Amino acid sequence: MIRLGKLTDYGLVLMSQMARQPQSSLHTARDLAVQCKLPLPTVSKILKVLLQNGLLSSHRGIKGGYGLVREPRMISIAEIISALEGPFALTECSTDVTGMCDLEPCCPIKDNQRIINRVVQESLRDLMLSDLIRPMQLAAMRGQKNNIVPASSLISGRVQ
Amino acid sequence: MIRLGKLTDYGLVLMSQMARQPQSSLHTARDLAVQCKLPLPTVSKILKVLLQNGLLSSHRGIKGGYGLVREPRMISIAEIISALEGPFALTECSTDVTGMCDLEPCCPIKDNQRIINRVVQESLRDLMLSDLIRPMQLAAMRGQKNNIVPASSLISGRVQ
DNA sequence: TAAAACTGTACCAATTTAGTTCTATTTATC
DNA sequence: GATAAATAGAACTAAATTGGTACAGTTTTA
Repeated sequence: MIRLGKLTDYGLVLMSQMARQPQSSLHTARDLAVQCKLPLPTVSKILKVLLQNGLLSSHRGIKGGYGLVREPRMISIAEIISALEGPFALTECSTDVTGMCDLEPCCPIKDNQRIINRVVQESLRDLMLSDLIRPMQLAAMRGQKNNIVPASSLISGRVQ
Repeated sequence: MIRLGKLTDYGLVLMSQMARQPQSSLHTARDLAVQCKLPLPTVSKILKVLLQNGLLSSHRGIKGGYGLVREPRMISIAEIISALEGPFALTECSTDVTGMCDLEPCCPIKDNQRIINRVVQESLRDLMLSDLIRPMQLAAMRGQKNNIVPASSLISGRVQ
């Protein structure tokens, strides 16, 4: 399967959970672990990574916690995924890093691997966190077009 | 990283290699291994899987070999990937199989995982094997739009 | 000052994956 | 009909990745 790690899956759950609350509210790792039914150490680990990648803000000490650094409709799924899994690289040949592959000098499809990579990345860059917490609207919209429409063009047409 | 297995990567290389030849020509596993600089047993293994999934035809015995079962422009990258990696399932929650997840009865984002899954799947369903062996044209297209647009929805009014 | 929460590092176990090996079957050619 | 070349299929091993945990440290509020 083309797949995301479990931790990334959890990360999406955690981000979605936070996205359902007002943006200003803080969430402790403990609360999120309970709400999402995930082990606390794992939740902490994930939140740390999301923080380091600029998707969350944090406040230390008692009464501390994590919060979204932007509103959910401004956070793309691609950002969350690449925060937790590193830069998009469906295959080893799809990055700009050289020297990782023996075939490199004569590899016939290196450029094309990049194309595949980019297709996926761009499709996820247009799907926003806010889309994950509104299943109804998106489902309805897909019915119309049999295709997911980039959030940027979704938002204007959407009921607020 | 959101990633494909190495074997899938090799599979794309092998399919591309065959796509460069006339469709009627047969390719032995040995020849392909040499051409693509991959170990023969691995190549055999991959070709077998591609055969079982209906993407290749085979002829046994001396003078046997494998060939594409359709022309490259009718074979999508999504088909090749799911042949080698199983059905698309970016996360465990994105399939229709139930009972794999303890959170299932109350999982807040199961439907949304499906959405992510579908976005990726559809973007790859519109990218064809023929696109991988024509870097120039696709590159030019990307230059215009700074975006890969699925061939089918290119026509429908997504632009401007 | 104590408690609650984040921060960072390091480690282990389980799973998955890549790669190999061996045997059986089919088929064209001599 | 024998042989060589090729696919078909099953099983196994070793390595890499990943998930999960543990623990010590730092910050902040009450």
